[in-house]
Amino acid sequence: MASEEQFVRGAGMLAVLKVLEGGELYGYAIVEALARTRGSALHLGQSTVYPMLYNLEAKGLVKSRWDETGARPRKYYSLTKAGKTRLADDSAQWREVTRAMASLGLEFAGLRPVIA
Amino acid sequence: MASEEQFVRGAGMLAVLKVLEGGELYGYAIVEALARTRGSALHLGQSTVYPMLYNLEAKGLVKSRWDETGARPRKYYSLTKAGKTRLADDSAQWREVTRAMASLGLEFAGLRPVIA
DNA sequence: ATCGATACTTTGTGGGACAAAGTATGCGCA
DNA sequence: TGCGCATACTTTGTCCCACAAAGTATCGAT
Repeated sequence: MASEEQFVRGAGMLAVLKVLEGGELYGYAIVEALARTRGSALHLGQSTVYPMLYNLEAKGLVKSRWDETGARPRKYYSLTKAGKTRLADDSAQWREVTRAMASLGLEFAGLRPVIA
Repeated sequence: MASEEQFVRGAGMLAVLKVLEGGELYGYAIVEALARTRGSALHLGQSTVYPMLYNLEAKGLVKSRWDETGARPRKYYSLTKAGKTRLADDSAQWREVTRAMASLGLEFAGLRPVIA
């Protein structure tokens, strides 16, 4: 590992759901899309995204559809109703976390042990 | 588990480092402090915080000191030089992630499969 | 014909987050 | 006096996300 950037666990799922919010997309495209996010901060490899998609499907948050019309078969994923609900919930939760994290610097700046 | 709020993995460590940025603090106080963050979004129980502190110490990011002067022994933790560096790096990384996550909604809104 | 990009799958591993249970002490209160 | 709660730290075991690595297969370009 690159010694950092591994403290975003769980956020990956949110990112994938969020990408799918824009419409159905196939696995490889999701990987490429995330690799092109600003600073590649959300870069997730194939070995992360594919298993994640299977997991999301098993949970009923996304559904898949094979498309055989193109040059090669592609498995398109899209959000289910439950997935949209989950996306909304997790987005809200994410906002809470980022706000709380941001407030940490302020709320505890100068917080002293108050020793005894 | 409460079915949500478990996608913040890794952020816990950053939160603890950030709390310690305000000065040395003992384990129990850290737990209490995080439980009082807005919305308790960063709520981490004892069984999460204590092992995390041992881990952080093993990594050399924090150091500890026993204080026996009070009513009962307390183990105070503070950032090491490496810990401060790590905090800075992870904070920057965290900003990148939040920005990327925020941009997802915009960048991919309306992104169509572009089928074939 | 070969190489790289595309596209999906599976196996195995590491480690963060956590529940749960345990240990021990100080303090308030009836 | 002693019961119970809050304080304070430790350890064990589990779950599951994130990921490296390797494999399979097809398409297109050189």
